[in-house]
Amino acid sequence: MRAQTVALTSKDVVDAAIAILDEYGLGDLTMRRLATALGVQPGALYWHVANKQALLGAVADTILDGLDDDMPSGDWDLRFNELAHRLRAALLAHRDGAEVVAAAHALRTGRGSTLVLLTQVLTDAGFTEVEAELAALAVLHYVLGHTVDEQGHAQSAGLVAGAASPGATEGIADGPQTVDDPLLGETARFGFGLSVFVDGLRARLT
Amino acid sequence: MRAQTVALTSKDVVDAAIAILDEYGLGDLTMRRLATALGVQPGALYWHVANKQALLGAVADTILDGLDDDMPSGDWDLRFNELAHRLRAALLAHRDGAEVVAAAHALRTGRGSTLVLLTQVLTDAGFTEVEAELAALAVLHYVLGHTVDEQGHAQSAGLVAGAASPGATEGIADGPQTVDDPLLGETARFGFGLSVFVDGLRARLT
DNA sequence: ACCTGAACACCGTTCAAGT
DNA sequence: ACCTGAACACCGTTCAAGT
Repeated sequence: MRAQTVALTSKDVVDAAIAILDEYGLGDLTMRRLATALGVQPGALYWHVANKQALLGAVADTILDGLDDDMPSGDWDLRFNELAHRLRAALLAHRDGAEVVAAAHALRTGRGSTLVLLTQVLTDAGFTEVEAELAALAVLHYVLGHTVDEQGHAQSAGLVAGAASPGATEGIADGPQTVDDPLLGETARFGFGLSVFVDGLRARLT
Repeated sequence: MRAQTVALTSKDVVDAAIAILDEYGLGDLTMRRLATALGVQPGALYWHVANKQALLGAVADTILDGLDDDMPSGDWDLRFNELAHRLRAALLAHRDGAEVVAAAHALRTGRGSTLVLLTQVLTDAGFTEVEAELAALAVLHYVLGHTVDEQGHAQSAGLVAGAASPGATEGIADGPQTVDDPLLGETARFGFGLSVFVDGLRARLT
């Protein structure tokens, strides 16, 4: 087996992991499946990654990569909102992306650069370092909590039947209103909580 | 084997599951371990619960039981704060409690009564039904996001070495400040984000 | 340096058969 | 009604040995 001439890299492993995530979900992202997809024996993966947890950390980092590209320059609240919406979009762009990133953050695997970006916007706005870090962590928690819920709910419904191609959910509009989601689209629901939080922050700025 | 004379009930299964959760954590809460703890073969559990997911839903319900006992009567923001703090405390009272409840909520297993309680406080305060539900969901997401992170972090640190007895973490003060948590105690960090959100809500009340 | 082969110690779930 | 016995189709991780 294994007609390839060149050796595997850690990047190959992470990329293949994301491909499996997109097509089959986190529950089917196993080291053995991953090895099969790469045409290699399971044990071979452990030459490239320390263990599954570290791999998922690297996957989380990749999901969050380039979150601050071409950021608009404007008022802090506009930029803060933009960042939060981008974060949610990045998580939704991969199946179970929110769960992967939430776990990686809780276990302090992954780089955790998102927190730095959010904090920077708030210190620029005039918040103290401590307030900025606390507020950044709070929205991060809100976004993760919301998106894990949103994505988990979509999964438990039957909508994911026809396995989408990688990145297919990126930038699509909210799906049709369902019976147990009779209020608004998910983006609007997300935006509501976010704007309440930003309102509270604005009130604290002298 | 199995000297017991009386049969198992679903409650017995859920209670034993929580005991394992408290002592060994979610990673060690397996159907096989649970069966061994109950002095029974693995297959026997499937007479009492449909599957592991349903069991975890029932565990989540138990964790959240009695969340609104003896609620204080006072201003809405006081009661809202109380409920959010109680929710966090209930999650922290069991090892991996936040993760279990977050998963149960995302998959719509479990009863999800917490949302009703939070919504009620806000409709009483004068919010419209839609605003109240959206805001309730938003804080729930914040609390889950925060507490999953808080609990996961504690786990990844070495603090959980001496397996605590069930409920031992209930109502304890924050642990000592560690190197990567130099700002405040966790309760204060949680309270900061919560009060920002409540400030934002108050501003919306005419 | 990179991977195979093979093992170790596990999983959740099903289901005929027993009592 | 409640449980056993036994199987099915899997897991993550380790590690000597090969090339």
